[in-house]
Amino acid sequence: MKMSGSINGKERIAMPATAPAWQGAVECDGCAFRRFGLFADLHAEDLAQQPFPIDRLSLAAGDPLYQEGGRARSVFSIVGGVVKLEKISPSGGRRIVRLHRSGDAIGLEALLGLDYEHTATALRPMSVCRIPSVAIDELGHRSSRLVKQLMARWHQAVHQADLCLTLLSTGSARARVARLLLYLGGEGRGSVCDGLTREDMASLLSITVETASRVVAEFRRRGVITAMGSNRFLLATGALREIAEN
Amino acid sequence: MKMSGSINGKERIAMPATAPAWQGAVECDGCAFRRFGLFADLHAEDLAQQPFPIDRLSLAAGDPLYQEGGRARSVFSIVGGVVKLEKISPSGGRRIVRLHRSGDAIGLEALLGLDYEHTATALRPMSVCRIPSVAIDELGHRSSRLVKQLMARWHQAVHQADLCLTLLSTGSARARVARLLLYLGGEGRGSVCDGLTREDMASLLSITVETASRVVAEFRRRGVITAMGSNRFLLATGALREIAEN
DNA sequence: CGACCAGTTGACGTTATTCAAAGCTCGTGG
DNA sequence: CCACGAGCTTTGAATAACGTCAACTGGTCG
Repeated sequence: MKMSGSINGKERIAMPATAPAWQGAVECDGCAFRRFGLFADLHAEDLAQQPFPIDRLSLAAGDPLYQEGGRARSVFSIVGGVVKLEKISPSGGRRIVRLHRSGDAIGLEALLGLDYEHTATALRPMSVCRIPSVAIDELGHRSSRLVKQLMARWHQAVHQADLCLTLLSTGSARARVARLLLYLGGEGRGSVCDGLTREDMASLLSITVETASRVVAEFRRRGVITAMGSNRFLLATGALREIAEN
Repeated sequence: MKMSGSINGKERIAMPATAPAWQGAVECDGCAFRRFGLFADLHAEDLAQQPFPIDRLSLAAGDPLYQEGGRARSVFSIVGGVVKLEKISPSGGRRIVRLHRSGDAIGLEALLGLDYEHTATALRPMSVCRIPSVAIDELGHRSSRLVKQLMARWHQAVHQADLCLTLLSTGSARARVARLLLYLGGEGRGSVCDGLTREDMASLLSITVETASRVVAEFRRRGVITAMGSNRFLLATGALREIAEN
């Protein structure tokens, strides 16, 4: 029931060899996933003669689907099961940033020609459809640049969400505040952070207003930040970066 | 420097009346934001004669842009400044789930005909372009259903990210574990949660393996969950929901 | 059988929350 | 102009929550 077969560290990545239930074009009619309609248009294109056809993979619990930093060539559509998306946090540790389930698509960054931003791993035995990004590119081609621009914006939203989780919701209160200040002030010299109330900080960092205040006060005493008007601070980025690593 | 003018609670929502620098179609050539190219295609459509033209709004710190639950009719493209996105958490409190800055687009759910999922508020004096979703719908029309399906998937990713933040990264360790179990097991009777190691829990919830273990042990002693094989638990959803509220 | 890994448990230290009370700042109205 | 009050910030002391370190358990696999 635990990890199955050859999984132990980072050896096996899902490839056509990973025991796909079907090879080649998957029959989407009759598929429970069909109702979502993602592939309807794809099939109109007669995808079967593409170099990388759509196929379905069966994964055991613990099987990796793709890895952070790897070249993203496929989008995955989850037919059944649960996937965890992990990201290496600035502190070096791994952080699960979210879970995805049936009906979700993951690895969408493939459509933008980016690298995978997470390591995706099956949490249970599961089933996914792998859709090569070229298959969708073909369609995106006929539509305007706008479509790609829109997807880029969506991606940015997801990216910001991940940042908030890895940067601002982990580590000690001091580390979180430091990261927030750096994030808002920019990393350069003479960077200032402006406009944040203690309440905003608290709400962003999952801490209380009091601790936020205490940490800011401590930073000021230590000279790590310097007040310049109401809630406007000059940052000593070097020292802050130090603190940011928990 | 704090909140400006009439802002006090939830009175004013950015409407054409909110002191837009331009009325009507914005000149995107010569705009710093132009390089992102979002509007290039839109202008080819001769948008000026649309019922709701694109225009630019100037906001003061604290000004609301849109509110959670409101009908989403416009996407906003941030030209300068910082916006906070807040969400009402299950505990009733407000949680800032992320920040967005120049170049980001927010309120993308408008393209899917949904309600706004957050309350968006300016953190500093700022400038945004408001793009009525109908303007983009027009384009999405010419492309296939696939485009909308893709956007729906992107949206789902963002949604999951928000859930992880509001459900799994706030409140006491007990509340987080309870919410995670409910989230994975479903809310129905006889629901089971399966496949999570203590390490996964810890990584998801920003707690340590030991606390995760302790909380699970406590839940078992209390009869709130019942072990059914390795890392497989039957949930007493009623009691768990109780605990989930911090 | 022994090594290993995930889970458990305890004792202890640290950190953050809680509750309460001041201090500050700024706009309002006398 | 000054006093006043509202809202935000700061600070303190007591408490509860969580993390850390370390030992121990039970199952799995070679």
